[in-house]
Amino acid sequence: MADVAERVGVSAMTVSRAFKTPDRVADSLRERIQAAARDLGYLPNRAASQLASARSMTIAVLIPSLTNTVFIDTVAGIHQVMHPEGYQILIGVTGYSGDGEERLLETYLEYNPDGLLLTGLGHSAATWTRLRGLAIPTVHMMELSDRPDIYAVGLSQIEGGQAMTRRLIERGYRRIGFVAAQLDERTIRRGEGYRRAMQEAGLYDANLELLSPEPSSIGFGAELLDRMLAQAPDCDALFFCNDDLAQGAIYRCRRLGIAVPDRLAIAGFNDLAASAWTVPALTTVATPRFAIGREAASMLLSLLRGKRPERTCLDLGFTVMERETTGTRT
Amino acid sequence: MADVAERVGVSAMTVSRAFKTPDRVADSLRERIQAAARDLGYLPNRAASQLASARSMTIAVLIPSLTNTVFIDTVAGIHQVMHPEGYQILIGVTGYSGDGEERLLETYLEYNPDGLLLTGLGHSAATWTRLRGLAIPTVHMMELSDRPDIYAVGLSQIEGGQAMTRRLIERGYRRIGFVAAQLDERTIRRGEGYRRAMQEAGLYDANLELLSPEPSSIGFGAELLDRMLAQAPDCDALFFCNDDLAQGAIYRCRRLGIAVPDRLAIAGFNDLAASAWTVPALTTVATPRFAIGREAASMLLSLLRGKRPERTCLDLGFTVMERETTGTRT
DNA sequence: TTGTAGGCGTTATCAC
DNA sequence: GTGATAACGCCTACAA
Repeated sequence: MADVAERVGVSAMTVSRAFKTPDRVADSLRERIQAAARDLGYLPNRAASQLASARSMTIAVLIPSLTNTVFIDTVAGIHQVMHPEGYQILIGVTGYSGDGEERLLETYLEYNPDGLLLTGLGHSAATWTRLRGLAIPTVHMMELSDRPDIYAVGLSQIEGGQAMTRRLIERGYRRIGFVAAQLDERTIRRGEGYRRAMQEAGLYDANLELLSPEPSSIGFGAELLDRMLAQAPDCDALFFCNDDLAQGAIYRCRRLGIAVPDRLAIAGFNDLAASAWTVPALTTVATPRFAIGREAASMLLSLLRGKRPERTCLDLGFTVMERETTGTRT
Repeated sequence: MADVAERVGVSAMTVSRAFKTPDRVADSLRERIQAAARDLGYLPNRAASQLASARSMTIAVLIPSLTNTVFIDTVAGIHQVMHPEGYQILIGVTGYSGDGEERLLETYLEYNPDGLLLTGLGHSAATWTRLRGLAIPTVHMMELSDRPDIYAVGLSQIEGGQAMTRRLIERGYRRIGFVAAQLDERTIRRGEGYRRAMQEAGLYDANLELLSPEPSSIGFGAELLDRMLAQAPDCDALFFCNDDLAQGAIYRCRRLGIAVPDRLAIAGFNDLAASAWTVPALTTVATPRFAIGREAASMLLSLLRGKRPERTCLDLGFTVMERETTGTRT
């Protein structure tokens, strides 16, 4: 910067202004400064800028996993909003662990992020305490909160699970199983929704639930299908906690010659890209992941600008997509 | 930091050392410093550290797309290696555009990354020039280079395309089509490999190629299948430039009642997670994306430590996975 | 093993 | 509209 200043014959301060607040510098001067900067290949130094201004133009995003499309879609939404505003995204991967999140948060705070975007509401006590003490604008993604001091953008995972289960019941299914892996916060809530729906219909049976802590994958969905059929051979529908598992189950059914949906209906959660294309096409709950990222970023942007967003919690809802893996039980 | 120093009764420098070079501080003192830091909730300031040390402990990773699993897998590999070493990853999304990459590179240089990880070798002239002038350790991912001044980790996309095509020819297919979308660098090379294999067998026919610049997706694969069948109704096998397209084609064939592989064989590229699970399972070229990320990161790490890696270019190869969407043509 | 001095590149603040 | 000065929080280099 000093070089540019010298070349143009002005002070460094003026060069700084020419970039950050162009309207506070005379037009002709500004142009000469920009020309000189280009000539010299000058690029501002963010670290110095941050140190001097106490703004990092950076936001930290903590997600459970990099390889789960759901979170990547959310990040893509965040990116779409934040990038044009000049904010840089720091992605932290918690590995679905509260401790991991706690440590990561600490690491990322060293970067003095201007804002925080966290996944879910199930943070560790230490994390919550830290967040309270921090006074860094924070938005929680994927879930809903009724606390007025917490900003959240997402959907009701419980209602999502409940809605799908009710729909299956309406369609005449009675022995509906719930199959879950990973068992993170959202999965647990979807299961809670399932349970509520089954109980209100008087159909609940603990034997129809199969919960495994292992990571979700298509292959594991196939395996869980086998296990579930062994555990409850009389089930007529299976609600998987996500589409990866459900897709694996579809494929496995074809191998086993199990007719879907006639012998067994299958439902998933999230509506991944492939789910509309499987044969038969997967019935699932579509979640607005991309929009969640966008809206969470927008809300954070408001907070960064010192505005109070009109809403503290934004419910983006979900849509039950009935496709071909479910039908009507007569 | 000053607070911690005062609390313990030492200089700030000693506190700094207690964190960065713990072995250069007396044990008892170090413990007192760490205790005080914990008490006060002290977290080091990266920006200040970077400014003073001229090391950012940050590496910039430029990828074409966030939503393409291929690149995310690579990033996951990078992350796995870099995170434990204390390096932060800055992800830039070029949108498959050379200009985009050029601009992004400029943006990310403002963060003074210690290293650069770029996708492919098809950078714009301006980017190459900048890289040469920069003297920041850089590793190129996904492709191979024979230039001794360029570090690369990847595989030969041409040979990948050629190997799959040859295999199809060996299996007795003669009217093998090549279907591609997005048309990025890697796609083009796979097509080049296809062409070579077809030409060496005397089977090449320009009418068997279908290239579209639109983004790849499962849905688009279905559409391209329709187009290809219209364009070359006599084709007996289709080699898609990636698995997304190929999966879409499989699904479309089932809808249309086209027997795969008996009437039409289908092959893809990349071996995505779902490809082993489709029915029929997809024949494809498995690429070691995760390993590419890991190895590129390791190579960069060597460079960051001032070591010359033994190899300037690391070929991680590929594997032709013959599954059920191809068979033998008699 | 610990401390001192100086500066990294930028910006806030207050003059002019 | 522009400039001078003093931080920002840490680390390199050197000294004790």
